[in-house]
Amino acid sequence: MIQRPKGTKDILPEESYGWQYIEKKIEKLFENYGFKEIRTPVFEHTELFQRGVGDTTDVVQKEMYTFEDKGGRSITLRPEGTAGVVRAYIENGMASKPSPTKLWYNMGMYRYENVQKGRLREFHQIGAEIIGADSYLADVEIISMANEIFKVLDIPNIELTINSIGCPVCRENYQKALREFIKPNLKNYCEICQSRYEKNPMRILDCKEKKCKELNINAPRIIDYLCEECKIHFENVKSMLSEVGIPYTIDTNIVRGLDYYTKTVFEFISKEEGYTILGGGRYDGLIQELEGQETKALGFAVGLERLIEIFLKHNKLEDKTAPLLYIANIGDEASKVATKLTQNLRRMGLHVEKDIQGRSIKAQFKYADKIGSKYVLTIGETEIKNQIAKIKEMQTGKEIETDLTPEKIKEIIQK
RNA sequence: GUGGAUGUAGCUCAGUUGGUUAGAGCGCUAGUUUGUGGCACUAGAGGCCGUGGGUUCGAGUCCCAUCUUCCACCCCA
Repeated sequence: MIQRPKGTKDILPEESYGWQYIEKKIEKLFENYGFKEIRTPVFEHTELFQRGVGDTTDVVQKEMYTFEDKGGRSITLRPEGTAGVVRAYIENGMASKPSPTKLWYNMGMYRYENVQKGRLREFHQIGAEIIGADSYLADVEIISMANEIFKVLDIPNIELTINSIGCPVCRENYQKALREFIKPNLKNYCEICQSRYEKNPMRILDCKEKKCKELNINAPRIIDYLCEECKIHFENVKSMLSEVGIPYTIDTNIVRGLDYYTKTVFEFISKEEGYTILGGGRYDGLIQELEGQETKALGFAVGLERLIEIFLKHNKLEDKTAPLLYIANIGDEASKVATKLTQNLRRMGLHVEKDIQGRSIKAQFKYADKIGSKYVLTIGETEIKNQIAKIKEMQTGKEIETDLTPEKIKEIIQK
């Protein structure tokens, strides 16, 4: 048997309704906040992620699905959404649109990771980006919208944590302090960390190696090195969040795995599941890094598989796929009548089923029961001769007489 | 990348100290004198016992490898 590749999942009919429900709710929410949908390619030039996400990050260094296509180009399946959206923004001259530009997406992402609870190789994210906004008010708006997702879906026990990781100005001072801290022990760090020392010492802080983690215990924290502007920005975000009644905690350990983040970063964490369900932040330097004009921006992404897992623990969805009417028939003549009648009722916008296997009347009833049909109409020779048939309400067993016109049948079953 | 568990019908699982044609429940299909579902009864279909090696007269059962799934570390959504 050929199985699906590791870390992928089939979304079966039983679950797809839940997906649709959640997606519609979130999309409606986003539209209310003035966001418009964008769809970008599943694959991009590898360089986009190397430069956008950062070639010292775990995502780029070891988790990308990268391959050479037949034209010799290095191609990568997108591991996240922001780089592609920003690329599209620049490439399509969206800077000429009213600023800020608010975009949302719902796309599959691909990362070669070890599979476990809430972590897949193909997963889906719904994300939102505000491009062209530098005020702290934009930070508050995007965090508010993220917060509303859990409100409209009735998902409890989600905690918001925020942090500020500064801008290039504060980073220069901070990285200097960090390098000074690391330097005496540099040769004791792992190879990867040593290679990160010059280029991006902050990455050394989230190395997985035990020895590196131990060496990092007393490392300086970015929050203590924020420049005046970043400090004020962060203070404003915090006080405005309190003002609009969104509770948060500050976690100075939030670094975020992607290099493009600046200033405000945040995560919504599920206490029950023990993982981050939504993450985001500001990325003031990304558009320039990708050769656009200096444009400040921010956004977030929510993991759909994780969101749905938690959602289903707190909410039950009823099966809306059951038909309203099943038309059972006996004999060739009745089969013709039933087929035409089914077609007419479907054209009238109703969910109607009929036998397509030539099964016995008993088997037809069994099937109608199994698929949860609310009514069953039986057609045989007598019914055709008299032009009168009975509609049975399955739950009560009650029978109602009707003629064989679709209008009359529709009237009865729609009550 | 490291560590732990797992893998027998569509699903949930039995399978005794290695011993004939591998079982159950649920589900599926059909029937119980042929025009009515849910209950009951009967029958049927459906398994290279994850895959590949090895030990043995003989392996679902023991050994090795590999893959899958699940979980933890870490990181993330």
